[in-house]
Amino acid sequence: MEGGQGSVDPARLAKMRAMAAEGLDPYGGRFERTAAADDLHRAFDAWSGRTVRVAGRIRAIRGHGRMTFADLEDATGTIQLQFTADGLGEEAYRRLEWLDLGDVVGAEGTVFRTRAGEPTVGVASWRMLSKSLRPIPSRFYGLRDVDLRQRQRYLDLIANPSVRRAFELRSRMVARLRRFLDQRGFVEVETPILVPLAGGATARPFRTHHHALDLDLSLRISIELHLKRLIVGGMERVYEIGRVFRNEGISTRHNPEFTMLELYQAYADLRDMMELVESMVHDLALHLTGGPIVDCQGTRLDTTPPWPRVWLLEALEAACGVRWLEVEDDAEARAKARALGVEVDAAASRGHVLDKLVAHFVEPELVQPTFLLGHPVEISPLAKALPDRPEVADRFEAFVLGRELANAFSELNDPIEQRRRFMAQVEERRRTASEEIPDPDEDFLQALEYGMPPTGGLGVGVDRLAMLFTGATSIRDVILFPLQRPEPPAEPAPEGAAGRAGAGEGEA
RNA sequence: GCGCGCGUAGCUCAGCUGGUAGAGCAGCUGACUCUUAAUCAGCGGGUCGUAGGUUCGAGCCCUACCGCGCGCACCA
Repeated sequence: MEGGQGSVDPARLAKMRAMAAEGLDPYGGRFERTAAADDLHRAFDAWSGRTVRVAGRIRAIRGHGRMTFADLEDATGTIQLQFTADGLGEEAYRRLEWLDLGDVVGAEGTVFRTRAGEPTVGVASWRMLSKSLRPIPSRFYGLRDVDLRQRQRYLDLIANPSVRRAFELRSRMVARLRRFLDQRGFVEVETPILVPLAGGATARPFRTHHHALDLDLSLRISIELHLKRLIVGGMERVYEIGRVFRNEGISTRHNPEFTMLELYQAYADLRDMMELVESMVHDLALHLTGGPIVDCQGTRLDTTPPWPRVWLLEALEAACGVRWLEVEDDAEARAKARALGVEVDAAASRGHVLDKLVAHFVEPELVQPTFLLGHPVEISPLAKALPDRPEVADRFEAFVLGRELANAFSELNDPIEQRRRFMAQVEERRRTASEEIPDPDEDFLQALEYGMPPTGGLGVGVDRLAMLFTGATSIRDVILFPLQRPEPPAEPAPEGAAGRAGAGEGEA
């Protein structure tokens, strides 16, 4: 039997029906609370002796004959309830036999301290708000099965308090991110996810189809080309925080759908983007951790600007001796990589090999926040070249803990050069049979031809940023419902069998 | 896609060189009016991921498949 996938617990079902038979709704409605669990601990003196209404999930029951204690958990914490036969009356006390771990109840009573000093609600009346028909995970052993934790995230949230804290932190981080950008005059926009042509990055897209228009569509792999159209249109500072989709492998750092922040600032360049990233991450650190230091997986990361700048081609030469601009063609690039013990695909292009070499020799060294800059133009088709070095792009990637956190460049706004770059990509695709290189986006080229101001652009992996601040080792720890294969066995409708037995399949 | 590992009760886990499955918690029954991982007495609970194979005998060995994790590859 798959964990958590069995049918409902017959004993709980029987209790639920017994309640209903006595005219008590096991799935109650609105319940007005006057305090949260945490209030009663923090402000006990103010509450002591007063009547309070609390609601939440039952996490523990301790029966003592004619008196019963229970722990009630809400979003803020846990408060103890005390039920006594003397206080409730025999009839109401007897109804406690319907109560199970995991039930959601509302209770009203008087706040007091037990002999042991525990703030407690002495219950005068209580109501079932939702009868739990399945056992919830053990409070003390938690839920460890990684698959189940993601498949049934609600159980993970119930069993493992740190999970909720991590997602709340992510929420605060994104809220702060928006605030930071709004204060700098950026306008948040939403652009299409369903697109005829998925461009702005190299990745295999997901394909889909619109029936009414009989139109093949893809899910976007980046936000870039739409946001730049807005820059052309005179929106000088725009950003979008949204989902992008790449039809690629899954790993501790990759989910097929993930959240990107992309922003574009007219009349700015790479220098402005560096300052922006530094300030933004520093700002997040101050607000989320209270200081500039982020402790991530045992490493103290100092986000204080300015971050070190490392020139990519120089770092590569220092690390493995390859003078990249002297590499003639794809074949020589592959040979050099293999000579250094780096495996590359037989059809790999120069640019692809460079990515591999940098990932292998340079990136792991970039632990503290660092800018790696000056990528070759050949792997930066949307970036402006340096004025004095046409083969080097005015581009950086920001790294932390050896992981790429951001990617930025001075945007290429020359439509003729942009078209040339797209054509070079088409040529590379033809050479390498790559499925990741998109077709040239003619509509985007047309926009550039109307004139795009010089612009600085930036992309940030929001999930990875969340990993940094939560200390997560897997991207799945910061995505509530990461992509998973569906459960194989179709489960029959739980409880339906008992409820409808003999009644046929007729539906009202 | 390739490699390695894992899959045993609702949950967390044991299970020896192969001899027919265990604990704690949860559940059920009973006792108990200040407990808080309550305590005490008793009870039930398993197609050992699935399907084959080897063997007198398989949770354990072999094969395939399914699922998950990790690493590699792809990428952010």
